[in-house]
Amino acid sequence: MMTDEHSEAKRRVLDAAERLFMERGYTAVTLRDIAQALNIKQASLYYHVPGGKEALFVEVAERNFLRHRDGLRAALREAGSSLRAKLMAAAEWLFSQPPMDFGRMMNSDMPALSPELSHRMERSVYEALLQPLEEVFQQAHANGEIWSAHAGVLSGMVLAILESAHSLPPHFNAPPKLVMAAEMIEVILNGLYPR
Amino acid sequence: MMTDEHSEAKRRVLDAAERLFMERGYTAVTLRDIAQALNIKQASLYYHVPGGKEALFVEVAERNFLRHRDGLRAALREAGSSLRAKLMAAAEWLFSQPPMDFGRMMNSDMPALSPELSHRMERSVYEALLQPLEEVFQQAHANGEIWSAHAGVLSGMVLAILESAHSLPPHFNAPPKLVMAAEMIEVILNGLYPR
DNA sequence: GTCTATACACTGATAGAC
DNA sequence: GTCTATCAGTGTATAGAC
Repeated sequence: MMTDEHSEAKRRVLDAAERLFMERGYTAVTLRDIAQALNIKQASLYYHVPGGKEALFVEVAERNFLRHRDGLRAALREAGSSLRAKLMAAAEWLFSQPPMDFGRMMNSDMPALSPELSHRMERSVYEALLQPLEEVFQQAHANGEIWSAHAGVLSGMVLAILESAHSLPPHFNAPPKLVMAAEMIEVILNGLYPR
Repeated sequence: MMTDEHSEAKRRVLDAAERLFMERGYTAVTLRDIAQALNIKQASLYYHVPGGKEALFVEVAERNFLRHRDGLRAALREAGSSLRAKLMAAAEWLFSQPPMDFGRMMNSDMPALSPELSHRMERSVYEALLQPLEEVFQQAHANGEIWSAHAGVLSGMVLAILESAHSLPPHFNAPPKLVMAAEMIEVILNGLYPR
């Protein structure tokens, strides 16, 4: 109750909402779904988030972005200095989080919201995921470690790869995620052509 | 009306439904949205697709998959024999189609359908997109053109990259898609490390 | 904090006229 | 082929009791 919204009950509400929203997307999840996951009634959600479904989604997403930004930056900071170490640290950290399918979020969920919210969230996604990786590539290029200077393209590329490996259905009998990530990063660093 | 469902009106219905479904996802699109795009009333859709919304979505998706499978295979067949030429041909063909966000489709749209449909569609996605690319990588490995034998991982990787470039919001002032694709393919083939 | 009750809009779907 | 009319079900949201 002290600072703002740190009551335990509210945190549980946000947790349940986040799980469902990130799993199925904004329109596919109903307030009843979220309430049911909490064993409460739908109307009770309005005590914690008076703004209703849209406000709940925005709050959940914003919290998710901040967690990703901070966690990803911390993982990159504490990783070894080589580009490979940084990319593997990014992979490990992303895999430690529930998949957030930011592609669906940007192209399906956000258009269902108001344009101003949509724009703000887009910026948050950039700051949380793309920007940290971009800085890693910029630094690696300044070091002479890599030849490409297009950090924006490279960060988008890596993020797309990691996200796709992360949200693969389990029965696609694929190798463990970290094994896949290691192989993909190897390809990005050394290429497919024999050296 | 000769063969089966080749009336002009039905094709227009499927086209409109496809555009909306692929843009916003299954749950976010209502039958009234589709009808409105066709300047007809919602109930009229049931003349063309008696099975209702679910049947309409399945039919649209199945048609989309077949088009992707045939188009992609044709593009790969007519491309130059080098791996680079094949991958660029795949990129060009995918970019010629409306983005289909198959990530959202597998993780959000399909779970809202019956499990049997879900499974069938998953298989179709594999045959339409992953399998053709997989064969390209298998062949390239057999040729000795590339060192990695994990065609499954590589095809998923390439598909994720191309799809992410394809469905980028326009205002993310990024290079043209084909330029991005060329750079990404270059990275995959030669690696980021200086050679 | 959570409940019941309810208002009200919207959704998918069916029946039948034209 | 498309329409109007209508229905039951479900969705978000509000009011007020406990």
